[in-house]
Amino acid sequence: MKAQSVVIRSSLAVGTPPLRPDRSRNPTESRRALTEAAAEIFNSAGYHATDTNRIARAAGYAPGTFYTHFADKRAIFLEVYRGWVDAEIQALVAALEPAANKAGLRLRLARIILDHHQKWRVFRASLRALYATDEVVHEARLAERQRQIDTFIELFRARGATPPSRARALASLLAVEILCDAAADGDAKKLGADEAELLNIIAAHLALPEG
Amino acid sequence: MKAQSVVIRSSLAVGTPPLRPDRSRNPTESRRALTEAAAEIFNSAGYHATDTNRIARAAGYAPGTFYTHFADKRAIFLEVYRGWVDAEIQALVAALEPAANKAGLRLRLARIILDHHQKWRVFRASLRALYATDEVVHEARLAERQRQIDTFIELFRARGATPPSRARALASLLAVEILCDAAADGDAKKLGADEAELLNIIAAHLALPEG
Amino acid sequence: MKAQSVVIRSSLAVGTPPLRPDRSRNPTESRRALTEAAAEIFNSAGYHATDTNRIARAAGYAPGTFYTHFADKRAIFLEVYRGWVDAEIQALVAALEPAANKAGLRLRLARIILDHHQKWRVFRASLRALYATDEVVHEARLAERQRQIDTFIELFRARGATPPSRARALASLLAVEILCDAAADGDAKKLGADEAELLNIIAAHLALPEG
Amino acid sequence: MKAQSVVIRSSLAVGTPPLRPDRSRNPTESRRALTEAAAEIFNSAGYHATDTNRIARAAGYAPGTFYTHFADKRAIFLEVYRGWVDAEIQALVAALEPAANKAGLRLRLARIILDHHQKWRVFRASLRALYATDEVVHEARLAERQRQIDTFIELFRARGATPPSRARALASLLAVEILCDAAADGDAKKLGADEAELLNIIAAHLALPEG
DNA sequence: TATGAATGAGATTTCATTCAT
DNA sequence: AATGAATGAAATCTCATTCAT
Repeated sequence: MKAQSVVIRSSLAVGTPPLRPDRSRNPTESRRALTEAAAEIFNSAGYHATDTNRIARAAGYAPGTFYTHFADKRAIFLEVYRGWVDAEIQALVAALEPAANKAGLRLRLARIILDHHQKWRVFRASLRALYATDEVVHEARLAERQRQIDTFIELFRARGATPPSRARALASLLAVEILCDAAADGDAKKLGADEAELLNIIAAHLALPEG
Repeated sequence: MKAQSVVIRSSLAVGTPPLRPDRSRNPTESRRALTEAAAEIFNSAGYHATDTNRIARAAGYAPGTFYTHFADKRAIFLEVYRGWVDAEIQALVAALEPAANKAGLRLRLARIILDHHQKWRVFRASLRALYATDEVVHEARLAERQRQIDTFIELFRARGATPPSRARALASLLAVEILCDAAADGDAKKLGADEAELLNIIAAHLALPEG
Repeated sequence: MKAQSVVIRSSLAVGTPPLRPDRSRNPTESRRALTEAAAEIFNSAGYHATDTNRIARAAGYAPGTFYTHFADKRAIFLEVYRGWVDAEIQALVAALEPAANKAGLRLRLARIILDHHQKWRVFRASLRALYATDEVVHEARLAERQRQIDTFIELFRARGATPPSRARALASLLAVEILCDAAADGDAKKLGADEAELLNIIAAHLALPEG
Repeated sequence: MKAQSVVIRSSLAVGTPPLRPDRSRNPTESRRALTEAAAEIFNSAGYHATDTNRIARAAGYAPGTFYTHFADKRAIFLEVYRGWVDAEIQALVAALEPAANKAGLRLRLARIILDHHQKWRVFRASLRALYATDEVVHEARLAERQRQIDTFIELFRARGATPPSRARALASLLAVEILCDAAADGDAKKLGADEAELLNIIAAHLALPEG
């Protein structure tokens, strides 16, 4: 009774053709492709609205493949997070290298961080949500923050300047973070805050000793 | 038909006995009870791990009752949010009344905000997550922030002092927020930040003109 | 924490103000109002998409009132059905009275039936669906059909003409019904059938003996 | 985690033993099995009383499996409908092949259609109900009817006979349909209509030109 | 390693109906 | 007779995850 129509439907079956690239059998590349796809989707839909099947499909794989590379959804989220931190650090380090004049440097750093937050604002919101509900994510983020504070203080020490206390370093980092997020969302503007002034406030938190 | 199932349920009733309080038939009270239960659950499990059936049961109602009082889960979340803001404002206003010495005042305000964040840290994380993914929540929070900035600036104006720019007011509010969240999580401590010092930094952001 | 906001919401509560007419305490009128509202809603949304609360509200009553007048949803559906049949019969009888010329009469009858079906097409579809799944509705409709066949045959007998067999009478009634439904839906047109011709075919089934 | 629950389920399995057939991992076969199960259930309980979980279970699958093969309940209903039309057409075509004498042919066709309606009467009632409330079903059925009319007219043309107008073709098809439905329900009998006579009336509508 | 069909627990939401007032 | 808050069973659909191939 239905055989015929099934055949018809099968032959018509179109929908979204999977991107099937030729990177099969290359685990490193597969993992990278999955992470990249996950980053995009986490950042557009948020963690909870993202499903692993979709991540796999977006990377050109079948759902099951996801689980040959990651233990679960949280694992790939943490991978994306690590990549996010690395990308920010690299961008900042690159900006530090050519020891430019300090005032300009601060603004440039502020701008880099702001842009990075802007691009990844939805992903960052998911991070903050998981940070509060998921213990593993909480620990992972704490570890990254520990590293950030250490690096911040080290920058002073390396220049022979008096380093800030950990409390003050943390306060600076957090203030930069939330102000960048607010500016990134476009909310600062909606709330009547002048963007240039806000960027200056952010930069002020990044005051580093003489290079 | 109903009688029977009630009997069955009663005889099976183990574990969680239905609370069935005597506030039935009072919609205002029911709504309040649901909102209160929701606040507790949102704050322990987070928005996504909270289901409306559980909210209803926790308030002593059947699942369907939830929907006679709220359109959906988001609606009750926003109700909780509004309550949260109101509670904070009331606490702060109460602290302002007895015009104490200023330094002490700042610290007291900081402590109030910090405590409030501490108590509601999981709820606040959900708020931030929804803020990024849910347009309605986004708008609601923006509106509250607008109000906060207005109030902050008004405090200066009322005292005849030069009010801060909106950018600076926003920066202060956000810095206070994130520092309170970090302290509330206990993370500041884990990151080696001295709590008393952090409280002082928070208080510095709350610098108000002479009363 | 929430008391205040509840008050605010209550005072703002607007939405759709119930039509609350002054026919309270008049059971006959209430029943009529409910039936009328039900007819409209059954005919726009269909039986399954219609809920009794909505019927009650549309008639200007609270949900519970529905059940002081009808045993259940099916009961009001059958009431609507009875009214529908009566309305059709009245319209047809009115058309029969002034003994016009026969050819014109048939067409007029066909047009009346068609209009009646057109106006109530969604209701009629629900009727047919329930007819197949609900035993009580099935029996009720059978009884009405029995009555229709009897009347049809009686029209011949009263005029001293040879009445059709019950099979033939039934065939005529059913053919008229389905053709009216098809024309009513506008589907006959979509399928390329000429409307005037279809009306003639319907009329042919209504061939009655000389008055 | 899954293993355990499977064990638990197995040890508890009483009542309805899961059919779990060996056609797993064959999507075409799964789709067919689901469609077949759906046809049976739609035809015994009607569309609205049928739930997708039950369809899946009846076909030997878990609830979720349904949604890997069909977008929603309506989709499988349309699939069943298409199969229903195909089956009828095939039966009729098979009967046309051995060019028998015409009078007998008509009766045979009438009988085939009647039997088909009889077997699927509840399903057909749901079809009619959805036809009135669901736009997609409406369009699908219109398309099938278009095809039926075309085929009917083509039968005349192929034999060099004057084909009926579309209005007349439609009238014949619809009359056959409703009379078959009435006979199928057993209602014709209950209403005192002679079955043999009714079959003749149906056959008269199927008058085809010389082969 | 990759596949993708299958899983099944569970979340949101609906709505006919009840009943205390 | 009218109210409307409350009920709770049930239905649709989702999605992280498994596993046979």
